[in-house]
Amino acid sequence: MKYSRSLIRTLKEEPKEAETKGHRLLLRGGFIKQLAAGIHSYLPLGWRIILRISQIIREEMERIGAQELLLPAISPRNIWEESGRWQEFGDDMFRLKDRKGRDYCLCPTHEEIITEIARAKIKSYRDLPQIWFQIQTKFRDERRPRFGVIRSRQFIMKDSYSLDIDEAGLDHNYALHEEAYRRIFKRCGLEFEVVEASGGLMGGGESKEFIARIDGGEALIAHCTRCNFQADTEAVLGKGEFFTGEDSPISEVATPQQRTVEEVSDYLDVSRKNLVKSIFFTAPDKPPILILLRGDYEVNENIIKAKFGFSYNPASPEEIVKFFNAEPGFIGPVGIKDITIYADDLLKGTRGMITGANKNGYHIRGLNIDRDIKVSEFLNLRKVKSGDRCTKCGGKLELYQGLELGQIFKLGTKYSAKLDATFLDEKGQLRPIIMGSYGIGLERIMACACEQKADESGIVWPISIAPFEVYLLILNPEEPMIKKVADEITQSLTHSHFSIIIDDRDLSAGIKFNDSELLGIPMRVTIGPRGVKENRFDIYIRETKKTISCSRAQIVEECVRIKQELYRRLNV
RNA sequence: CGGGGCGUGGCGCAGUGGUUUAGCGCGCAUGGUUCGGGACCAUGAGGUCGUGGGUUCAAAUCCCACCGCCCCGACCA
Repeated sequence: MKYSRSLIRTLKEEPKEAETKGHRLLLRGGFIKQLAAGIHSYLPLGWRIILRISQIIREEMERIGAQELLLPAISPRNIWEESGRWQEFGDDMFRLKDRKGRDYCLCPTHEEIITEIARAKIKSYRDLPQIWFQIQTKFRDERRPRFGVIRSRQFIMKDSYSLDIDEAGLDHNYALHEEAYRRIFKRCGLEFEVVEASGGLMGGGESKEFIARIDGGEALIAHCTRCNFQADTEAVLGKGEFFTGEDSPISEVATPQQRTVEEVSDYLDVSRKNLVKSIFFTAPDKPPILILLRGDYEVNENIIKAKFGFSYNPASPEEIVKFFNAEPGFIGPVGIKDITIYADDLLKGTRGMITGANKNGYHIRGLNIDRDIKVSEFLNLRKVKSGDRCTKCGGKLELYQGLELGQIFKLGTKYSAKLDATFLDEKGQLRPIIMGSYGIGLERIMACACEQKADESGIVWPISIAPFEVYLLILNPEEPMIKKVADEITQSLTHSHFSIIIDDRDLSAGIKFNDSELLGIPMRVTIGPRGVKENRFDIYIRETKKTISCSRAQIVEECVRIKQELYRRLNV
């Protein structure tokens, strides 16, 4: 590819919409272009990277026996009604109507469609197991798209689905996927961790996430410093330390304008642990519930939704006033009759606590949980925080931020049961298919490589996913002698199957050197008058910043050697 | 959805009631000099100042509404 004929347009100045390093570099290098919030075009350079990532994924999926297919991106409403997710997805789902007014969605994921195929095609235990995968665009109307391509509303995902006759089969396919995913991310040159996760809206049982450690990443991972156990804080149930106040009679205390845990604990000069905060959850189709948590913890909404239903959300201020006759910040569990109360298990048996009085400007002191209120169940409802104890070994948990590259789920029969995807077993019994679901975000691999590998001069693409392997930088490209040498070197590199971007632009040298580094092409061969005259050519390795000089005859073999070395570093 | 910020040639910005052609840097075009790390000179093209209303003799500038984008907060690839 000749640079002069290409659609590569680098930007000298930083695009103002970009916040993270990786996003800035992808925009500056002209890999992507934003069309609207969370919606991007992949320009030729960016698309080449996506294609190379796709190829690695295909190879690894085929290695575990998966078959590629392609499902529609648009789906009629009925199968989503059958699974219940037409409601569960809520505003995250893009919806549209056809000319006859029938409802459709742009698929946010494909479990329903896979299950629909399975119920038509899979009839016998002899048809199983199966693994099906696709690489396709997904649509999710995220409440807040951000970080460029990392959290977007249209994105490319490799999703695969395993179909089995029993749990043992699922365990096997789940393990195969974990292994395939490890190989994929390694081959793409990424550093990552595998952590325990929660099923979320996908549902079902066991789940793992593949997380790249990145500051500012959206996932918060708890890591045990003793036994090395790692889990997403959305899922992990760490142990907290018990705390209780002094036993005392209940009494009201004026706390004018003091609403938040911070304000009340400062105003009354007590620890945050001494407060009980009340979070009111409502759902359109279910009775409201009141959640109690100690003041120093946050509610884990994942647990609430999984336990009580996905339609539950924190109530609006209007709803709170309606049910409690007090404003947010002053509500509490004392004297509540018609609302079921669930409390975090750290509150069990606590005395002398402080909570809202259901009266504006007042709190209650001396709350004794067992004596004063009726808790229907004590559960772990809190988010883990730094310093909590590991549930496995009791070691201290530390938290770090990460980017989720992929996730694997054991679905079980969640979808097959609802959509009636069954098979006849060897005894002639009708049984639901046991399913697993597995996803990888392709753009996230690209973005993650940028975040992890870039330096002050630009991107450093791992050789395995680089848009080109060699950047042929030609100085004085109009000079006939140089042009001739460059053509010959291009030919011999092409014969050795290198992908090459030839910078034949008639620009000053600095621009070309800087662009080659910004674009992150692994190797750069410079062809200029000096080299041609002295038969000495420089090969610059982007990753190590080392330059190797060699004669013209040695260029190809040097490049081959460097390429092998770069692949070896991926350590697959 | 709540809070904060921003919309002016392709990109980054200045101009915040009144010099008839709305500026600057980069980029782009043409010619020339350069040419191993973002060169220089000359000439030139390109903008209904996000959209729609309103106020005014006069609006990029003031007011209202809407749209869009970015950032911070309850989700996921």
